[in-house]
Amino acid sequence: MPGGPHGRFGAGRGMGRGPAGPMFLQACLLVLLHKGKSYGYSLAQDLKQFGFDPARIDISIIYRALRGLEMQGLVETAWDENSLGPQRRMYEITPQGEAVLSAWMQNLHQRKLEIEALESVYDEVTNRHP
Amino acid sequence: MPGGPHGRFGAGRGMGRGPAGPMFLQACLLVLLHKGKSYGYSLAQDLKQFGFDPARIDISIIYRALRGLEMQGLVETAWDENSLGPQRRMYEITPQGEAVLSAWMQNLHQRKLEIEALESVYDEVTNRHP
DNA sequence: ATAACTATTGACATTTTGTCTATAGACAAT
DNA sequence: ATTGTCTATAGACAAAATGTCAATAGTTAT
Repeated sequence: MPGGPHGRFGAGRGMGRGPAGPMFLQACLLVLLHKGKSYGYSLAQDLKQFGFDPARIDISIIYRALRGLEMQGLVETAWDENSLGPQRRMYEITPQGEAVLSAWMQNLHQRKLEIEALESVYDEVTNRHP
Repeated sequence: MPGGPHGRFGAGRGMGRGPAGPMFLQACLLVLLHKGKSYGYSLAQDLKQFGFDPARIDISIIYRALRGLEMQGLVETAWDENSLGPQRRMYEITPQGEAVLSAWMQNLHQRKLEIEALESVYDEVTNRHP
């Protein structure tokens, strides 16, 4: 990936058969909210731990992903009454979100196994002729 | 992934900045050819080890991926003079293909690490409240 | 003739991702 | 008042991996 930390998995019909395809970004956001409720710009910063570069990620795609999650009922939102500065919209995962996230984690785990299978075959051949 | 063994990673601008994006299918095919030269229908069968279901994968997308690899100079092809049955077009990885595959493997490895990071955070929160 | 095997290509469609454009408010510092 | 930081968004355009479906046609063996 010459682009670096951008672009996890991309699109395609195979990626999501239903309306709630396992977008990597949405999965990352749900995991962060699984950890605790949060708001847009904070979530964007926290994506750092999953390889995203906060300085380079476009905030509009974060909100787009959050909007998608909300429309799917996987998160619910409310205005934070306690913030001192600019208004903050808090996002919180729903029980449905938790259930879907659990399924997504399984799928991602399967993705990982498939990568490992590929690596295994590749390394096996590569190391066979040192 | 409700679709099961289909659809590895999908598309998107971030997936490939250049013309040779790291398609999972192309990577799988290159690994198989890294192992030894082969032909279309055999490759399709061999994809089984990476989670693809041979009964369900459409052969046209195999040839499309192979065509892409050939156009990128990552494989070269020649008619097999020895086959008894139908004509076979043998595909063989080029040195350039080897170099690109090596880079793709690194990228896929990075993908795996990112999934692991996600799993780590998810499990940490999940197991914290048993 | 039928089946298995083999070689292809292209059109249509879907979906995640990225870039860019645009708007606007709440506070704090100058 | 101006500027900066922080915060909330939405939408249009574009790219690209993936899947479905349709189509063609040859080589063997049964």
